[in-house]
Amino acid sequence: MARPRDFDRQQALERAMHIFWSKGYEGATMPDLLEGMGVSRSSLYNAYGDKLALFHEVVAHYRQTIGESKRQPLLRSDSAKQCIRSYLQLLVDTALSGDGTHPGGCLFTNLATSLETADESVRQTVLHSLNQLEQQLYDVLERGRQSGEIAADKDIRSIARMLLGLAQGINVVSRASKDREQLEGMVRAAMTALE
Amino acid sequence: MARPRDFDRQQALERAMHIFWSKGYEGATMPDLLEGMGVSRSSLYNAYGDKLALFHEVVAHYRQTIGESKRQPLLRSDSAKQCIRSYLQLLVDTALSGDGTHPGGCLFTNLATSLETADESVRQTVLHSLNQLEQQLYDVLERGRQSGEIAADKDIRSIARMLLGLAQGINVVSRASKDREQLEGMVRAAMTALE
DNA sequence: ATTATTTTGGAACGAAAAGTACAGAATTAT
DNA sequence: ATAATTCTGTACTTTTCGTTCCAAAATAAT
Repeated sequence: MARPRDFDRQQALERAMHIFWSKGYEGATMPDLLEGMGVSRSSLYNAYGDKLALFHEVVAHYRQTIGESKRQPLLRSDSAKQCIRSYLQLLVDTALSGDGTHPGGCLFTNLATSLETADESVRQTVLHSLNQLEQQLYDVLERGRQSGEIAADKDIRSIARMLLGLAQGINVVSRASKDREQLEGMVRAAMTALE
Repeated sequence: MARPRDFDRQQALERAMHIFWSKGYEGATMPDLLEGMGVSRSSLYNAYGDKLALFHEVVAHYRQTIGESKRQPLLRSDSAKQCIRSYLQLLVDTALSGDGTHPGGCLFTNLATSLETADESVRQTVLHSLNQLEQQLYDVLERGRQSGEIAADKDIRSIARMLLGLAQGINVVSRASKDREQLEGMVRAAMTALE
Protein backbone atom coordinates (compact mmCIF):
# COMPACT_ATOMS: atom_id res chain seq x y z
CA MET A 1 0.00 0.00 0.00
CA ALA A 2 3.01 2.24 0.22
CA ARG A 3 6.55 2.62 -0.85
CA PRO A 4 8.87 0.04 0.68
CA ARG A 5 12.04 0.99 2.48
CA ASP A 6 15.03 1.59 0.27
CA PHE A 7 17.68 0.22 2.58
CA ASP A 8 18.23 -3.01 4.47
CA ARG A 9 17.13 -2.32 8.00
CA GLN A 10 19.19 -5.13 9.52
CA GLN A 11 22.30 -4.25 7.62
CA ALA A 12 22.05 -0.62 8.64
CA LEU A 13 21.58 -1.68 12.25
CA GLU A 14 24.67 -3.82 12.00
CA ARG A 15 26.65 -0.87 10.74
CA ALA A 16 25.31 1.34 13.51
CA MET A 17 26.44 -1.32 15.96
CA HIS A 18 29.98 -1.14 14.66
CA ILE A 19 30.04 2.62 15.03
CA PHE A 20 28.72 2.64 18.59
CA TRP A 21 31.02 -0.25 19.38
CA SER A 22 34.16 1.53 18.31
CA LYS A 23 33.29 5.12 19.23
CA GLY A 24 30.93 4.79 22.16
CA TYR A 25 27.52 6.39 22.54
CA GLU A 26 28.59 10.00 22.80
CA GLY A 27 31.53 9.55 20.47
CA ALA A 28 29.24 8.37 17.70
CA THR A 29 27.72 11.51 16.22
CA MET A 30 24.71 11.59 13.96
CA PRO A 31 26.85 12.46 10.93
CA ASP A 32 29.02 9.44 11.80
CA LEU A 33 25.98 7.22 11.93
CA LEU A 34 24.38 8.62 8.81
CA GLU A 35 27.51 8.15 6.77
CA GLY A 36 28.37 4.77 8.23
CA MET A 37 24.87 3.41 7.84
CA GLY A 38 24.47 4.86 4.37
CA VAL A 39 21.07 6.26 5.21
CA SER A 40 19.68 9.74 5.05
CA ARG A 41 18.60 11.72 8.06
CA SER A 42 14.87 11.33 7.66
CA SER A 43 15.15 7.66 6.92
CA LEU A 44 17.05 7.06 10.12
CA TYR A 45 14.61 8.94 12.32
CA ASN A 46 11.72 7.40 10.51
CA ALA A 47 13.02 3.87 10.84
CA TYR A 48 14.48 3.85 14.35
CA GLY A 49 13.26 6.88 16.24
CA ASP A 50 15.94 9.02 17.81
CA LYS A 51 19.56 8.30 18.65
CA LEU A 52 18.86 6.71 22.01
CA ALA A 53 16.23 4.41 20.57
CA LEU A 54 18.63 3.34 17.85
CA PHE A 55 21.24 2.68 20.48
CA HIS A 56 18.89 0.48 22.46
CA GLU A 57 18.18 -1.53 19.35
CA VAL A 58 21.90 -1.82 18.76
CA VAL A 59 22.48 -3.08 22.29
CA ALA A 60 19.76 -5.67 21.91
CA HIS A 61 21.15 -6.72 18.55
CA TYR A 62 24.64 -7.00 19.99
CA ARG A 63 23.43 -9.28 22.74
CA GLN A 64 21.62 -11.54 20.33
CA THR A 65 24.46 -11.85 17.88
CA ILE A 66 27.93 -11.03 19.16
CA GLY A 67 27.24 -11.64 22.85
CA GLU A 68 25.54 -14.92 22.21
CA SER A 69 28.21 -16.24 19.91
CA LYS A 70 30.99 -15.30 22.29
CA ARG A 71 29.42 -17.38 25.03
CA GLN A 72 28.77 -20.30 22.76
CA PRO A 73 31.79 -22.28 23.99
CA LEU A 74 30.37 -22.25 27.50
CA LEU A 75 27.33 -24.17 26.35
CA ARG A 76 29.16 -26.99 24.63
CA SER A 77 29.36 -30.43 26.13
CA ASP A 78 33.15 -30.46 26.22
CA SER A 79 35.00 -30.84 29.46
CA ALA A 80 34.69 -27.87 31.79
CA LYS A 81 38.28 -26.84 31.34
CA GLN A 82 37.97 -27.11 27.61
CA CYS A 83 34.86 -24.94 27.69
CA ILE A 84 36.63 -22.25 29.66
CA ARG A 85 39.71 -22.44 27.53
CA SER A 86 37.88 -22.14 24.24
CA TYR A 87 35.70 -19.38 25.65
CA LEU A 88 38.77 -17.33 26.52
CA GLN A 89 40.41 -18.17 23.24
CA LEU A 90 37.40 -17.00 21.30
CA LEU A 91 37.40 -13.86 23.39
CA VAL A 92 40.97 -13.17 22.38
CA ASP A 93 40.18 -13.84 18.75
CA THR A 94 37.24 -11.48 18.64
CA ALA A 95 39.04 -8.91 20.79
CA LEU A 96 41.69 -8.82 18.11
CA SER A 97 38.93 -8.96 15.52
CA GLY A 98 40.95 -11.41 13.51
CA ASP A 99 38.23 -11.58 10.91
CA GLY A 100 38.35 -7.85 10.35
CA THR A 101 34.58 -7.65 10.20
CA HIS A 102 34.14 -6.29 13.71
CA PRO A 103 35.72 -3.65 15.92
CA GLY A 104 37.96 -4.98 18.66
CA GLY A 105 37.02 -5.49 22.30
CA CYS A 106 33.47 -5.65 23.55
CA LEU A 107 30.67 -3.12 23.36
CA PHE A 108 29.52 -3.88 26.88
CA THR A 109 32.97 -3.56 28.39
CA ASN A 110 33.29 -0.16 26.77
CA LEU A 111 29.91 0.83 28.10
CA ALA A 112 30.80 -0.26 31.60
CA THR A 113 33.58 2.29 31.82
CA SER A 114 31.29 5.12 30.76
CA LEU A 115 28.24 4.39 32.84
CA GLU A 116 28.44 7.71 34.63
CA THR A 117 27.07 9.58 31.66
CA ALA A 118 24.85 6.76 30.44
CA ASP A 119 21.16 6.12 30.52
CA GLU A 120 19.97 4.19 33.57
CA SER A 121 18.49 1.37 31.49
CA VAL A 122 21.88 0.88 29.85
CA ARG A 123 23.44 0.59 33.26
CA GLN A 124 20.98 -2.13 34.16
CA THR A 125 21.65 -4.01 30.97
CA VAL A 126 25.40 -3.93 31.48
CA LEU A 127 25.10 -5.02 35.09
CA HIS A 128 22.79 -7.85 34.18
CA SER A 129 25.10 -8.99 31.42
CA LEU A 130 28.09 -9.15 33.76
CA ASN A 131 26.16 -11.11 36.34
CA GLN A 132 24.88 -13.47 33.71
CA LEU A 133 28.38 -14.15 32.45
CA GLU A 134 29.66 -14.81 35.95
CA GLN A 135 26.86 -17.27 36.52
CA GLN A 136 27.49 -19.05 33.24
CA LEU A 137 31.14 -19.41 34.10
CA TYR A 138 30.20 -20.68 37.53
CA ASP A 139 27.82 -23.25 36.08
CA VAL A 140 30.53 -24.65 33.86
CA LEU A 141 32.95 -24.83 36.78
CA GLU A 142 30.35 -26.48 38.95
CA ARG A 143 29.80 -29.09 36.30
CA GLY A 144 33.54 -29.69 36.20
CA ARG A 145 33.66 -30.00 39.96
CA GLN A 146 30.91 -32.59 40.01
CA SER A 147 32.58 -34.63 37.33
CA GLY A 148 35.75 -34.62 39.38
CA GLU A 149 37.60 -32.70 36.72
CA ILE A 150 38.10 -29.79 39.10
CA ALA A 151 39.31 -30.42 42.64
CA ALA A 152 36.56 -30.21 45.23
CA ASP A 153 38.49 -27.80 47.43
CA LYS A 154 38.61 -25.12 44.72
CA ASP A 155 36.65 -21.98 45.38
CA ILE A 156 34.85 -22.00 42.07
CA ARG A 157 32.79 -18.91 42.84
CA SER A 158 35.98 -16.91 43.12
CA ILE A 159 37.39 -18.53 40.03
CA ALA A 160 34.29 -17.61 38.08
CA ARG A 161 34.68 -14.05 39.24
CA MET A 162 38.34 -13.98 38.35
CA LEU A 163 37.52 -15.21 34.87
CA LEU A 164 34.81 -12.58 34.56
CA GLY A 165 37.32 -9.92 35.52
CA LEU A 166 39.96 -11.24 33.19
CA ALA A 167 37.50 -11.31 30.32
CA GLN A 168 36.87 -7.62 30.84
CA GLY A 169 40.57 -6.99 31.12
CA ILE A 170 41.25 -8.73 27.83
CA ASN A 171 38.70 -6.49 26.19
CA VAL A 172 40.36 -3.42 27.69
CA VAL A 173 43.95 -4.25 26.87
CA SER A 174 43.06 -5.30 23.35
CA ARG A 175 41.78 -1.81 22.67
CA ALA A 176 45.20 -0.35 23.30
CA SER A 177 47.41 -2.99 21.73
CA LYS A 178 46.79 -5.84 19.34
CA ASP A 179 49.40 -8.16 20.79
CA ARG A 180 48.08 -11.69 20.49
CA GLU A 181 50.92 -13.19 22.48
CA GLN A 182 50.15 -10.87 25.37
CA LEU A 183 46.47 -11.77 25.45
CA GLU A 184 47.06 -15.49 25.09
CA GLY A 185 49.53 -15.31 27.95
CA MET A 186 46.72 -14.05 30.13
CA VAL A 187 44.60 -17.01 29.15
CA ARG A 188 47.38 -19.49 29.81
CA ALA A 189 48.07 -18.15 33.27
CA ALA A 190 44.41 -17.97 34.15
CA MET A 191 43.92 -21.61 33.19
CA THR A 192 46.45 -22.67 35.81
CA ALA A 193 44.00 -21.50 38.47
CA LEU A 194 41.87 -24.51 37.52
CA GLU A 195 44.64 -27.05 37.91
CA MET B 1 54.08 43.26 39.58
CA ALA B 2 50.60 42.00 38.88
CA ARG B 3 47.59 40.52 40.49
CA PRO B 4 48.08 36.95 41.71
CA ARG B 5 45.75 34.14 40.81
CA ASP B 6 42.63 33.96 42.88
CA PHE B 7 42.28 30.19 42.99
CA ASP B 8 44.50 27.26 43.92
CA ARG B 9 45.80 25.92 40.65
CA GLN B 10 46.60 22.47 42.03
CA GLN B 11 43.30 22.10 43.77
CA ALA B 12 41.40 23.08 40.66
CA LEU B 13 43.43 20.58 38.65
CA GLU B 14 42.57 17.89 41.17
CA ARG B 15 38.90 18.66 40.78
CA ALA B 16 39.18 18.61 37.01
CA MET B 17 40.79 15.19 37.33
CA HIS B 18 37.82 13.86 39.23
CA ILE B 19 35.44 15.12 36.60
CA PHE B 20 37.35 13.64 33.66
CA TRP B 21 37.83 10.48 35.67
CA SER B 22 34.16 9.87 36.25
CA LYS B 23 32.69 11.32 33.05
CA GLY B 24 35.39 10.79 30.46
CA TYR B 25 36.87 13.37 28.12
CA GLU B 26 33.84 13.99 25.95
CA GLY B 27 31.39 13.48 28.79
CA ALA B 28 33.00 16.26 30.79
CA THR B 29 31.63 19.49 29.36
CA MET B 30 33.08 22.91 29.98
CA PRO B 31 30.13 23.88 32.21
CA ASP B 32 30.81 20.70 34.21
CA LEU B 33 34.44 21.63 34.58
CA LEU B 34 33.79 25.27 35.37
CA GLU B 35 31.32 24.43 38.09
CA GLY B 36 33.32 21.53 39.49
CA MET B 37 36.57 23.44 39.54
CA GLY B 38 34.95 26.56 40.93
CA VAL B 39 36.68 28.73 38.38
CA SER B 40 35.36 31.15 35.83
CA ARG B 41 35.70 30.70 32.11
CA SER B 42 38.47 33.19 31.52
CA SER B 43 40.46 31.94 34.44
CA LEU B 44 40.37 28.42 33.14
CA TYR B 45 41.45 29.30 29.63
CA ASN B 46 44.02 31.69 30.99
CA ALA B 47 45.51 29.19 33.41
CA TYR B 48 45.44 25.96 31.42
CA GLY B 49 44.85 26.78 27.77
CA ASP B 50 42.00 24.89 26.14
CA LYS B 51 40.13 21.75 27.15
CA LEU B 52 42.61 19.36 25.58
CA ALA B 53 45.57 21.03 27.25
CA LEU B 54 43.79 20.84 30.59
CA PHE B 55 43.13 17.19 29.97
CA HIS B 56 46.77 16.50 29.27
CA GLU B 57 47.71 18.16 32.53
CA VAL B 58 45.11 16.06 34.27
CA VAL B 59 46.50 12.87 32.79
CA ALA B 60 50.01 13.80 33.88
CA HIS B 61 48.76 14.68 37.35
CA TYR B 62 46.89 11.39 37.59
CA ARG B 63 50.02 9.46 36.78
CA GLN B 64 52.06 11.29 39.35
CA THR B 65 49.55 10.95 42.15
CA ILE B 66 46.94 8.23 41.80
CA GLY B 67 48.89 6.02 39.43
CA GLU B 68 52.02 6.21 41.48
CA SER B 69 50.30 5.47 44.77
CA LYS B 70 48.42 2.52 43.35
CA ARG B 71 51.70 0.90 42.32
CA GLN B 72 53.37 1.63 45.61
CA PRO B 73 52.87 -1.90 46.96
CA LEU B 74 54.88 -3.27 44.05
CA LEU B 75 57.94 -1.31 45.20
CA ARG B 76 57.94 -2.49 48.78
CA SER B 77 60.47 -4.99 50.04
CA ASP B 78 57.84 -7.48 51.14
CA SER B 79 57.77 -10.94 49.68
CA ALA B 80 56.76 -11.07 46.04
CA LYS B 81 53.43 -12.69 46.77
CA GLN B 82 52.72 -10.15 49.44
CA CYS B 83 53.54 -7.33 47.05
CA ILE B 84 51.14 -8.69 44.45
CA ARG B 85 48.46 -9.35 46.99
CA SER B 86 48.56 -5.91 48.52
CA TYR B 87 48.73 -4.31 45.09
CA LEU B 88 45.52 -6.05 44.06
CA GLN B 89 43.92 -5.32 47.40
CA LEU B 90 44.71 -1.63 47.08
CA LEU B 91 43.30 -1.73 43.58
CA VAL B 92 40.05 -3.12 44.91
CA ASP B 93 39.95 -0.50 47.64
CA THR B 94 40.46 2.41 45.30
CA ALA B 95 38.20 0.87 42.67
CA LEU B 96 35.46 0.94 45.30
CA SER B 97 36.73 4.35 46.34
CA GLY B 98 36.41 3.32 49.93
CA ASP B 99 37.69 6.69 51.07
CA GLY B 100 35.01 8.52 49.13
CA THR B 101 37.49 11.13 47.96
CA HIS B 102 37.92 9.69 44.49
CA PRO B 103 35.73 8.33 41.71
CA GLY B 104 35.80 4.55 41.32
CA GLY B 105 37.84 2.60 38.84
CA CYS B 106 40.82 3.98 36.97
CA LEU B 107 41.11 6.93 34.61
CA PHE B 108 43.46 5.06 32.29
CA THR B 109 41.26 1.99 32.07
CA ASN B 110 38.37 4.20 31.09
CA LEU B 111 40.52 5.90 28.51
CA ALA B 112 41.62 2.59 27.04
CA THR B 113 38.06 1.70 26.09
CA SER B 114 37.53 4.99 24.30
CA LEU B 115 40.77 5.34 22.41
CA GLU B 116 39.02 5.39 19.05
CA THR B 117 37.87 8.95 19.55
CA ALA B 118 40.92 10.03 21.53
CA ASP B 119 43.95 12.09 20.76
CA GLU B 120 46.93 10.08 19.50
CA SER B 121 49.19 11.23 22.32
CA VAL B 122 46.63 9.93 24.81
CA ARG B 123 46.72 6.60 23.10
CA GLN B 124 50.48 6.48 23.47
CA THR B 125 50.30 7.40 27.13
CA VAL B 126 47.76 4.69 27.86
CA LEU B 127 49.74 2.08 25.98
CA HIS B 128 52.92 3.03 27.74
CA SER B 129 51.22 2.89 31.10
CA LEU B 130 49.91 -0.62 30.48
CA ASN B 131 53.32 -1.85 29.38
CA GLN B 132 54.95 -0.25 32.36
CA LEU B 133 52.56 -1.96 34.74
CA GLU B 134 53.12 -5.33 33.11
CA GLN B 135 56.84 -4.88 33.48
CA GLN B 136 56.58 -3.85 37.11
CA LEU B 137 54.50 -6.92 37.86
CA TYR B 138 57.01 -9.04 36.00
CA ASP B 139 59.89 -7.59 37.97
CA VAL B 140 58.24 -8.46 41.25
CA LEU B 141 57.51 -11.99 40.06
CA GLU B 142 61.06 -12.39 38.83
CA ARG B 143 62.33 -11.35 42.22
CA GLY B 144 60.06 -13.94 43.80
CA ARG B 145 61.31 -16.58 41.42
CA GLN B 146 64.93 -15.87 42.24
CA SER B 147 64.28 -16.04 45.94
CA GLY B 148 62.63 -19.42 45.46
CA GLU B 149 59.31 -18.11 46.62
CA ILE B 150 57.80 -18.79 43.22
CA ALA B 151 58.41 -22.12 41.53
CA ALA B 152 61.00 -21.96 38.75
CA ASP B 153 58.73 -23.67 36.24
CA LYS B 154 56.11 -20.94 36.42
CA ASP B 155 55.63 -18.82 33.33
CA ILE B 156 55.94 -15.52 35.10
CA ARG B 157 55.63 -13.44 31.94
CA SER B 158 52.18 -14.90 31.39
CA ILE B 159 51.30 -14.44 35.03
CA ALA B 160 52.31 -10.80 34.86
CA ARG B 161 50.07 -10.40 31.84
CA MET B 162 47.20 -12.14 33.52
CA LEU B 163 47.53 -9.83 36.51
CA LEU B 164 47.65 -6.84 34.19
CA GLY B 165 44.46 -8.01 32.55
CA LEU B 166 42.75 -8.73 35.82
CA ALA B 167 43.67 -5.29 37.13
CA GLN B 168 41.89 -3.75 34.17
CA GLY B 169 38.96 -6.07 34.69
CA ILE B 170 38.63 -5.07 38.31
CA ASN B 171 38.48 -1.45 37.23
CA VAL B 172 35.79 -2.26 34.69
CA VAL B 173 33.55 -4.39 36.86
CA SER B 174 33.79 -1.94 39.74
CA ARG B 175 32.24 0.75 37.56
CA ALA B 176 29.09 -1.30 37.19
CA SER B 177 28.75 -2.77 40.66
CA LYS B 178 30.31 -1.96 44.01
CA ASP B 179 30.40 -5.52 45.29
CA ARG B 180 33.53 -5.87 47.41
CA GLU B 181 33.09 -9.62 47.84
CA GLN B 182 33.00 -10.05 44.08
CA LEU B 183 36.20 -8.10 43.51
CA GLU B 184 38.07 -9.74 46.36
CA GLY B 185 37.06 -13.11 44.99
CA MET B 186 38.89 -12.21 41.81
CA VAL B 187 42.00 -11.40 43.79
CA ARG B 188 41.84 -14.62 45.78
CA ALA B 189 41.53 -16.78 42.70
CA ALA B 190 44.27 -14.93 40.87
CA MET B 191 46.67 -15.44 43.75
CA THR B 192 46.35 -19.20 43.40
CA ALA B 193 48.12 -18.88 40.05
CA LEU B 194 51.27 -18.09 42.02
CA GLU B 195 51.09 -21.15 44.24
C1' DA C 1 -4.41 6.12 -14.10
C1' DT C 2 -5.51 7.65 -9.72
C1' DT C 3 -5.13 7.75 -4.99
C1' DA C 4 -3.38 6.88 -0.60
C1' DT C 5 0.51 6.15 2.03
C1' DT C 6 5.19 6.15 3.10
C1' DT C 7 9.96 6.97 2.25
C1' DT C 8 13.39 10.26 1.13
C1' DG C 9 16.52 14.32 0.69
C1' DG C 10 17.59 18.83 2.01
C1' DA C 11 16.90 22.83 4.44
C1' DA C 12 16.07 24.77 8.72
C1' DC C 13 15.70 24.92 13.87
C1' DG C 14 16.84 25.22 18.75
C1' DA C 15 20.02 23.88 22.14
C1' DA C 16 24.41 23.23 23.72
C1' DA C 17 29.13 22.84 22.88
C1' DA C 18 34.02 25.13 22.84
C1' DG C 19 36.41 29.08 22.59
C1' DT C 20 37.09 34.51 22.21
C1' DA C 21 36.83 39.52 23.21
C1' DC C 22 36.66 43.12 26.07
C1' DA C 23 35.95 46.05 29.90
C1' DG C 24 36.53 46.50 34.67
C1' DA C 25 38.52 44.95 39.12
C1' DA C 26 42.53 43.88 41.79
C1' DT C 27 47.22 43.97 43.20
C1' DT C 28 52.24 44.73 43.02
C1' DA C 29 56.06 47.84 41.94
C1' DT C 30 57.38 52.36 41.50
C1' DA D 1 49.09 57.65 44.83
C1' DT D 2 49.92 56.10 40.36
C1' DA D 3 50.92 53.12 36.70
C1' DA D 4 51.52 48.80 34.84
C1' DT D 5 50.13 44.31 34.59
C1' DT D 6 47.34 40.45 35.26
C1' DC D 7 43.13 38.25 36.71
C1' DT D 8 38.03 37.81 36.37
C1' DG D 9 33.08 38.01 34.81
C1' DT D 10 29.83 38.79 31.06
C1' DA D 11 28.56 38.63 26.68
C1' DC D 12 29.55 37.27 22.15
C1' DT D 13 30.90 34.27 18.05
C1' DT D 14 31.30 30.06 15.89
C1' DT D 15 30.67 25.40 15.50
C1' DT D 16 28.40 21.23 16.11
C1' DC D 17 25.11 18.58 18.17
C1' DG D 18 20.39 16.15 17.80
C1' DT D 19 16.00 16.85 15.88
C1' DT D 20 12.07 18.45 13.06
C1' DC D 21 9.72 20.08 8.98
C1' DC D 22 8.12 19.96 4.35
C1' DA D 23 7.83 19.20 -0.35
C1' DA D 24 8.92 15.86 -3.79
C1' DA D 25 9.51 11.09 -5.25
C1' DA D 26 8.08 6.41 -5.20
C1' DT D 27 5.22 2.50 -4.80
C1' DA D 28 1.14 -0.59 -3.72
C1' DA D 29 -3.75 -0.94 -3.91
C1' DT D 30 -7.95 0.51 -6.09
